[in-house]
Amino acid sequence: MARKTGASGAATLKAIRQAGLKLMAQHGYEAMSLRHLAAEVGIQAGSLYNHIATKQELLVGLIRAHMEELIRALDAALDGHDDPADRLRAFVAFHVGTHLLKRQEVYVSTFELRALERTNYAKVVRLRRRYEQRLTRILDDGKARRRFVFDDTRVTAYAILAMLTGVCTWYRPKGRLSRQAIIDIHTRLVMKGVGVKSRVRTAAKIGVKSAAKAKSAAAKGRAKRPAHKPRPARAA
Amino acid sequence: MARKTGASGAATLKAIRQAGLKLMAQHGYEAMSLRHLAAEVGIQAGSLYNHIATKQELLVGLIRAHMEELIRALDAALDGHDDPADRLRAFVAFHVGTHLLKRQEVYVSTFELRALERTNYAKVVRLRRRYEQRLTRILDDGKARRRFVFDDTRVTAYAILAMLTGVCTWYRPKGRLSRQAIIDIHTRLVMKGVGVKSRVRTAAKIGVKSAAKAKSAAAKGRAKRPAHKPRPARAA
DNA sequence: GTTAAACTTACAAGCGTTCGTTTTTATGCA
DNA sequence: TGCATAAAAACGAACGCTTGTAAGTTTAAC
Repeated sequence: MARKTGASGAATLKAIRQAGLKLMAQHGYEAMSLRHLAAEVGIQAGSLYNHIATKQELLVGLIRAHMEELIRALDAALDGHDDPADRLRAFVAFHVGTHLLKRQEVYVSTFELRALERTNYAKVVRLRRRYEQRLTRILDDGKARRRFVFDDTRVTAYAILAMLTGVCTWYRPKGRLSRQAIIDIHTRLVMKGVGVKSRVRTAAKIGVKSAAKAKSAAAKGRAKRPAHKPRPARAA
Repeated sequence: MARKTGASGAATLKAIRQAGLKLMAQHGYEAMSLRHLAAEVGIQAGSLYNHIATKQELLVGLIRAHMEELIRALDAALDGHDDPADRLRAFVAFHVGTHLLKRQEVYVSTFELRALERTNYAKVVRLRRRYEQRLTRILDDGKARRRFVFDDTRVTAYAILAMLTGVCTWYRPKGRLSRQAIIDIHTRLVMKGVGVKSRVRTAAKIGVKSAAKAKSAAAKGRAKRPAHKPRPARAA
């Protein structure tokens, strides 16, 4: 057998990247075999090499694409805001919002860095630093303008990032809280943390789904998942 | 060749667990081969099986030991405090303090859960839940006594845990800040987050090392490390 | 002299990757 | 438009290597 009818290179590559993202987020880079990946795509292992150079290149491509898009979208989200408090609120809303939507990408991009070879690792770390700088600049600016009160920019930035990124580990789309509610809760936590009276609407008013709806949704979600290892880790 | 002079079963097992912790934290469970582990200990791969049943059992043993000790030590740290704010401060100090000291254990226990088989995974999750409950109870109690103001217990607890656990990803023992300074910064962030006026001493007064000392220490640390991949991930 | 703890050797399975082949699609020319 | 030809995209088999683990052997310790 050979080329299948209707096979398109671009479509296959897309399927490989999507399946790779899924399997890496689920099992980790090392634990995902190329035969496993190929089976998920519906081709043979060797055929992967019509679309990717190596397994490592697939990983680094996924991570870089995610992080570059992240930076681009963040800049767009921050654009137009000048007041430090506004910018921080925009940052939190953006970070939590996209991390809730792109959990697989986040998982791979944060937990599989150790699988990267030296030079690839260095490049990704540089990207991450660029992203973090957006936050540290907001914090520094807010402090300089006497809008924020906090101790140490770097530690505070890391603390905020870790807190916000944590949502990926427990969020379920059909869970009790809406995305907006989760964003609001975190926004308020962060703003209070840097000493700004938050003016975010309360989650109770806008975001929380009705109890009955949430319960049935949660039950459905539970039943659907394959019982074991739906998720890797949660910070404990 | 065979048994070496001075070889003791207990000592070898300890060395295996320590090396396993180190290698798993560095490269991940899947990426750590038993031959690699054996070499680190100074024995042959087959000899490992005089001390451990399987690779998986080594992992689950390390994780369970860490988490059980964590719960035990937390209960000891909380003992004697009644006021919710005091208890929360004690929690933060304990969590950050031990996580700074036991970074390898934390890494393995939080990032290698996906490598656990079904039943082992379930047991560890149960332990983690017990630990988290200590925090949610403090939060609920503080809210009931009108000492705390926050939105949602579960989300707030997860947010706090993620934030505090994040220190493992960037802390270096010879870095700019002392352990106590880091604890203080996080304590203040958390207490502000739940609406309590913190009375923690400022980091500037007590914890920050002198600039000269920190710089030379940091340089030494950098030179010592093998340049590449000293650390796996940081939440971005 | 029994047991514990190391050794060496080997297995079967799985790994990422390469290669030659086959079939479909796209392209250039009549 | 029709046809030869090149390129694309799949296949299956195989490569050399590593993996976790088992088994039998050898030597030190109790």
